[in-house]
Amino acid sequence: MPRPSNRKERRGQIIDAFRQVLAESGYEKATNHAVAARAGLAPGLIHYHFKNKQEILLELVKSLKHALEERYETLKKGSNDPFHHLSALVRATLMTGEGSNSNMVAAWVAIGNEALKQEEVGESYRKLTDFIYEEFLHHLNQIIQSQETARSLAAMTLATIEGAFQVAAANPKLIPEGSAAPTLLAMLQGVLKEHSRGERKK
Amino acid sequence: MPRPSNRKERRGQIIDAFRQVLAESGYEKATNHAVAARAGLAPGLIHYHFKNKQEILLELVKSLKHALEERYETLKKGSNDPFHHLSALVRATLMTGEGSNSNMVAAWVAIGNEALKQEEVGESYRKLTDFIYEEFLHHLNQIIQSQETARSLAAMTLATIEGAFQVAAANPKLIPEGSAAPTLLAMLQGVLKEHSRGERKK
Amino acid sequence: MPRPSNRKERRGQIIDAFRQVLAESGYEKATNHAVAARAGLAPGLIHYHFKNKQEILLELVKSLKHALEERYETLKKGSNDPFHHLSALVRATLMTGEGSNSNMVAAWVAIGNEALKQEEVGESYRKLTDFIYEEFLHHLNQIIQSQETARSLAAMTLATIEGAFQVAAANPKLIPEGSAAPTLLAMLQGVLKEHSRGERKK
Amino acid sequence: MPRPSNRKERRGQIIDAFRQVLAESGYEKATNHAVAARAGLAPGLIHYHFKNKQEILLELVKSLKHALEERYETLKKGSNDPFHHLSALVRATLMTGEGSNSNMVAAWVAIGNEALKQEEVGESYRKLTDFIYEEFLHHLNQIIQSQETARSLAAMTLATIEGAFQVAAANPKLIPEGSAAPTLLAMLQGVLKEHSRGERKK
DNA sequence: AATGAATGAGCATTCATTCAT
DNA sequence: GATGAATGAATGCTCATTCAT
Repeated sequence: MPRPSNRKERRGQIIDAFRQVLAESGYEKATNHAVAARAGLAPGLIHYHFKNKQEILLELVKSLKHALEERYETLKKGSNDPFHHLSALVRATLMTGEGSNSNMVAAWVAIGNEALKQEEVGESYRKLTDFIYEEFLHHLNQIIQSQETARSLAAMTLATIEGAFQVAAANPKLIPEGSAAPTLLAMLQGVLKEHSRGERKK
Repeated sequence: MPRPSNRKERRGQIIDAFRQVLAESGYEKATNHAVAARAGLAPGLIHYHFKNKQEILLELVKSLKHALEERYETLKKGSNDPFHHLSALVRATLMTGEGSNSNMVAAWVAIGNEALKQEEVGESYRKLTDFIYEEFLHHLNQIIQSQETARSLAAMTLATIEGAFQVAAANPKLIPEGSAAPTLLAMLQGVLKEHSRGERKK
Repeated sequence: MPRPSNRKERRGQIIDAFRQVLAESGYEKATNHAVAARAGLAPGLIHYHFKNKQEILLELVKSLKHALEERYETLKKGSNDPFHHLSALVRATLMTGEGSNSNMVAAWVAIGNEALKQEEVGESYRKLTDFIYEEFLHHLNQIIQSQETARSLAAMTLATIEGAFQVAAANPKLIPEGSAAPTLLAMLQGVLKEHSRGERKK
Repeated sequence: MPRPSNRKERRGQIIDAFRQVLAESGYEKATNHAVAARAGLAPGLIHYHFKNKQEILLELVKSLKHALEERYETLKKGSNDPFHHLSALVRATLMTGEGSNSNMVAAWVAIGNEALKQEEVGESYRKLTDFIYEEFLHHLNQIIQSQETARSLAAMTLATIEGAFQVAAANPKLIPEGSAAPTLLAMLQGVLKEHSRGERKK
């Protein structure tokens, strides 16, 4: 009569508590103690289910990536227009609309920090940002001809999203609720029109 | 005859060393010991000149703000065109060109992180980002009519700059050297042309 | 019909796994988890069969003692010469020849260490070393007259064996394979001849 | 007016306290807390003066080696006879006579343990035992011809010393005070005589 | 003004042992 | 018998800060 395993639920519980504390207080203050308290668990239990703090963080990144991809797929549906897809990804990352979770923004900023300090977190972070960048690049290459321009635009679109998180977390009054995605898309539309005009001229 | 005070030089020395260590290793690893060693000073001396670690960080933000304003003033000169001024600020913040200091980018990202964790750093950070935002807003209001659009654009311009720092630090391969400022300016120019077109139509 | 008890096999399995892990990693790293994993059992099962870690160690000492006595009995057979018996014990302890198990050497050294730290292990250890000592003493008393000399020699013979284990484990290049027993026996033979010569002279 | 450095004294104090606790309770129980308490210092101070626990242990080995060499040099004086030198080293290691410190025996056994677990301690341990072995070998080679025999004897002499420490620490009643060195020397003398007799016969 | 020793709270992590199933 | 989750005390180590000189 073995005790039924509850590993998955517990791990989920811990990741959840970790995300909350991380969003509220940053990585350094997301101590075992604090995370365990938030999850209502004994401190020792955290290391029973995770080999170390970093593993929790990496799992959190995975879950954020998964959530992003799901939202992206949902928003992409129903059109084959490259700009629609691009817009879907912008909205999926900026998490406008119903599925959003303010918690995740702050958590994401904290993860961006840790990416600079812990090599493995950096890898995980780059995997995710590479994914977003490549998607943007793919859609942009279908709209404009210059590959160099497409690359620059893809990178700056990603940068704007990252920066929007940072500003939203650190100086929120500057970004009115829901304005980020439309503004970024307007900026992209403007520069894309310029380019198509330029190309037509040739 | 009291020995002449060297408080200012010492403080400058310490802030400088702090910026270097902060850029290389992040806030948590910028320990008093490490900073003192970098500055070639005794650890005890740091608390003789600064009441705590946070005070050094706040002074660093001040000095970065001062450096930014100087670059901005220099780049603004010789034209009264609003877009030229806007461009000056973009280039001043992204530090393209001669005055740049890669050190400052990493330090700036680290400061952005701490702004989320330490209330007083947050205030300092907001003062600086408010300044940039207000300047952008001022110039944009001279170019387009919709104040709401101007506000959104100012915020996203700021966000793009912040995000460019973050991406450059955490996934540098995505941002080719020197591409950030021109791309951002192209995006702005695009959306501004759209708006002036739209306004003309009315 | 209660299920037939498998207590003995399980205990044997656990002691075996414990010996392996002990030999490879030392007592501190022979955690319940590691031992259970080695035995292919669940961690909780260990405390079901043993009241604590020490009990496993004590059982291991017993089993080593038992194995030693068996080898000793086997090697003793076929002669009544005191030196042959002495030699049999030397070879039985140093485990030269077929019955040897390099695993046991490392385990034995680890046990010797724990004997210094845990009183009950010390008792167990002393029981075993007392046995070896008494056997040596018995044989030596049949060869030489001075009881004091016999005691000293018995003690140093035991010491040499213990030390040979230690050196073989910590600085193995110094002890060529198979050289320990013959050398120790040569040393004993030398001193015994001296004594019989001295006694004859009287 | 800088505070005068007391690093050396403090390090000495800590090494001393460490040796005591190590001898009494073994490496694992020689916790920072315990060592600091023994030395009458604050726990944090230990890591101010040593980068980690291992460094303390390595320093202790160094100091034991130094003490051994000093005793050896003293005892060697006044004769060029190889056996006298050999005897000097045996007595220096077994620390018979005035200079002895029962504390050191137990500490040495504990070090022998750790040599099996921590690679760097193993190196340090091998350096010391290599030194003793080489000295024995050198002296033995001057007495007997067979180099192989000399090597075996040197190794077993070292083993006997190590084992005498172990037995003295774990089962002290077996080794009467002051009997170890003479007995070991008698054993050596016996086998050496045999060999010189054997060689003469040829 | 300067030095570097000293403090002690806090951290991630490990682990023997207990316990509910 | 057996399982694996749960507990909590303990450890080595780090560090901002204080303090005696």
